[in-house]
Amino acid sequence: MKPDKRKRLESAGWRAGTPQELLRLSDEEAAYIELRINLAEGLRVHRHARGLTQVELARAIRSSQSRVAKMEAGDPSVSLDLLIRSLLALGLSHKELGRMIGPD
Amino acid sequence: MKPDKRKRLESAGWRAGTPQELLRLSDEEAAYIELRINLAEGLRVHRHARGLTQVELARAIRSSQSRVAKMEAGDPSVSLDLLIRSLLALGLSHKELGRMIGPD
DNA sequence: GGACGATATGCCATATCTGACATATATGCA
DNA sequence: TGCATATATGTCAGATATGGCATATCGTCC
Repeated sequence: MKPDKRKRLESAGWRAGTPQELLRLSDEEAAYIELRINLAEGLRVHRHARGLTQVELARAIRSSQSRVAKMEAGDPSVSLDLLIRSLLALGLSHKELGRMIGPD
Repeated sequence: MKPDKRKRLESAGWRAGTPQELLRLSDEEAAYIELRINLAEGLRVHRHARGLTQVELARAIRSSQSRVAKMEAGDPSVSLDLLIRSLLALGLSHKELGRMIGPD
């Protein structure tokens, strides 16, 4: 894992065990969290590309601005479902989604 | 949408509105459901490829056989989170996951 | 036929996610 | 500086997903 990515993991409140065993994640957990972060960042990028505010996107997906903010922050309280629904609402195709998850 | 895929949508209990306006889904809804079905089928394929039973996979992800069955059936009650966690538990890489979602 | 392993289906108490709201912190502009 | 607009953060009651369990159905042996 690249150092900058690790930092983003830490700052987002993703902590596996006790403070002692700081950030000792299984490969699987790490992959899951990285995936979420990729989608979260992708959401922000594509929202901006469409010139939408968080409030506008929230309306489009019948959610709230705070939820959108949490999505983009990679907050653990938001589900992949909501994240992916939002990306689809932005008009992303399966292909684009796929590339966002597993870049070539 | 291909006819066989539509059939799978119907049979899985995915119905948008009233029985009258049978299966009139928005593009976005359809994309979301197709995505789930792709993952559901992928889960079954990869579980079989590893020679695991539903019970064994359930243990690996600390879930239950019934949940695994529902996942593979594309049951609306299971989240993308669980689906994707399961695929990662089977050892799929981001790249493979990406390809599974948006095939080239 | 029966017996077995694998999978499907239905239910439910509880855990987790949800939108909504309040409020705080930016960032830019007059 | 004050005043917009955008985004971040915290909380909470209600909605949805969860594992676990019982039970049904399927295949495939004997």
